[in-house]
Amino acid sequence: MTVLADKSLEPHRLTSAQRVLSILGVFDTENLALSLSDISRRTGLTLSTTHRLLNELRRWGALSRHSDGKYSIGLRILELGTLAPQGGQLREIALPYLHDLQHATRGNIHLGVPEGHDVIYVESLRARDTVPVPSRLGGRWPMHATGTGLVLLAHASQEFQEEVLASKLRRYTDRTLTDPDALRHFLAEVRKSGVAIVQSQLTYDAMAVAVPIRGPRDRVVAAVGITVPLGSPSPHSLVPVLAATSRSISRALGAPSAVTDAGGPRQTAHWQVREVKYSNSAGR
Amino acid sequence: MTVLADKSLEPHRLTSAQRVLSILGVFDTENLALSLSDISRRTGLTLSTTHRLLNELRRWGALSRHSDGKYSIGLRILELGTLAPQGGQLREIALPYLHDLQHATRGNIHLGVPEGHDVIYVESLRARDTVPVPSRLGGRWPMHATGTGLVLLAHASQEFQEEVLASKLRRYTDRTLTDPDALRHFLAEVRKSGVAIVQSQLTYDAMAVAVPIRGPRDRVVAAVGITVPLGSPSPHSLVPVLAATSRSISRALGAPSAVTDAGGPRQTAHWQVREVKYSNSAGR
DNA sequence: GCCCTCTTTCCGTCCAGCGGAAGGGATTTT
DNA sequence: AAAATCCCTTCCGCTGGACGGAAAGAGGGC
Repeated sequence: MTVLADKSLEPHRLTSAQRVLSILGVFDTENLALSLSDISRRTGLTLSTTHRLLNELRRWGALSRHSDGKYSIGLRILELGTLAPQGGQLREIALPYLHDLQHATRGNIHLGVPEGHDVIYVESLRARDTVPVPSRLGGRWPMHATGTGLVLLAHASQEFQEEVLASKLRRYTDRTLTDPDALRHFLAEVRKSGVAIVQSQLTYDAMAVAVPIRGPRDRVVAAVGITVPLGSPSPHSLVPVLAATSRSISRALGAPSAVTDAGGPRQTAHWQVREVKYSNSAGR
Repeated sequence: MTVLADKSLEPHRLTSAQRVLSILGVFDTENLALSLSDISRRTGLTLSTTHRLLNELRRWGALSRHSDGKYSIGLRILELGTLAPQGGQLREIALPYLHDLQHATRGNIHLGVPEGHDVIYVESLRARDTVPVPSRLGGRWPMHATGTGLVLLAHASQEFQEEVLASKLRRYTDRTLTDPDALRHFLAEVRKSGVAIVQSQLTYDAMAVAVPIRGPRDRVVAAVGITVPLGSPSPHSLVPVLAATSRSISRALGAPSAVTDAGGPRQTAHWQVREVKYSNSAGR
């Protein structure tokens, strides 16, 4: 129960900012509400430190406290999160088009952006009467295991691709693409055809179609995807409508290639973001 | 330009946690991307401190940095925000019903929860072909100025209500309810009728209808509202469908009063939250 | 060219944050 | 009912990390 060995092995001297962040970091989909001592144990911080920081975080609104004494992420964080340019902003612009897409196809629609080696879904519209997919707004999945992720990966820098391919690629089903060579081949196909079509990458009963969305300098900034039950009528039939959606959103973001001269006075939202680099999760 | 007076007046010694939070706090809808010196100025922190903290925040993913050197809120925060029980969780459960509601009414739909003296919209579905309302996911508005806010206020504790009524109530239009007595009367009406119907509270060209959503101990935990253009056919006609939506969501949250015996094996999501207190923004 | 603003790095000082410890409350076990 | 566990909260003395000044580097505009 005591952790003498650990303490001596890891230098884990933290900066005070890191302590604060490590507290926020213990919350995840499986740990939505935690007690003081839970948090203290999971962060490795002492009780008194944790206690003090929790109070500061709560006072600010980053955490809320329930009647049973447990802490959860507070609404102030939700509010903050919508200010992320690749999140709330992009979502805001894309949402109407995504709604149209959902009406037209009745599938699960995802809007994904890259972070580290993962995709984050900044929107996830679920069809009620189809296969339940394990996706949610704010969800994070490895790029190599989702349709949208593979599209993003395909359009990332060569260097970044190799970095991802060299990392440990988790296998979710026996059809998950994990072989670097197979992936390289697949990504080349995606670049050539402009669309990624995959089956049973994450779960056995689903297949996905995804295409890139481009922003200002025609850089790929996001990807839209549809997930439908395995065995649905040809996924290829979804490509045209997906492509149209992608083009609409890209135009709204100001992508040069998507702007038609005869487009008329169609309002083009000026996207605040200049460019967000694909960054490796390692940081530093 | 210099702030000598301020510095001497306020003791503003900050804790290190507060410094971190104050950096996050400078981002808002008007300041989505800020430079190091912007942030330094707005927080009052020195350049070197700001610089160090920004790097730590960026490394963790709380902030991202653009090609022009400016910082924005990062996706990790968006991801975290969806873990807020009153946010992501509630939204997840309510979303299908809200979609139905939108189909049935073609209005702007809001799902609001209380925070401090404000409502936060944890979902905002906009109708494309109607009056543009200044609302967005994650948006924050004073309770007294929105339909959903008034519903939440009406069902808050007496003490909390008086606290809000005693505060400075901003007037957005000349029809915004700001008189404490008029508000007390209105809130009593809302409790009695179970619905709030208001006009031109926030903007002149809109009216709103809102009803409460109840959770576990039959406490009011959220409110759904529809906003339609001023002059639409009787807003009263929206009440039944809104009430039905509210009831469905309340049942899904486990509200005793919404559970019908003959309801069948309808799946009732167990809501993680026990209870979240209405808290005054002052903290401490 | 010069000037101005912004970013990055370095380093010595000092005090704020840290963690141990003790106390209080609630619940369960013997 | 006493004892044994938990968990939360508060207090306080010590120390090492955070802080801010300063200076150098990097653009950009005039």
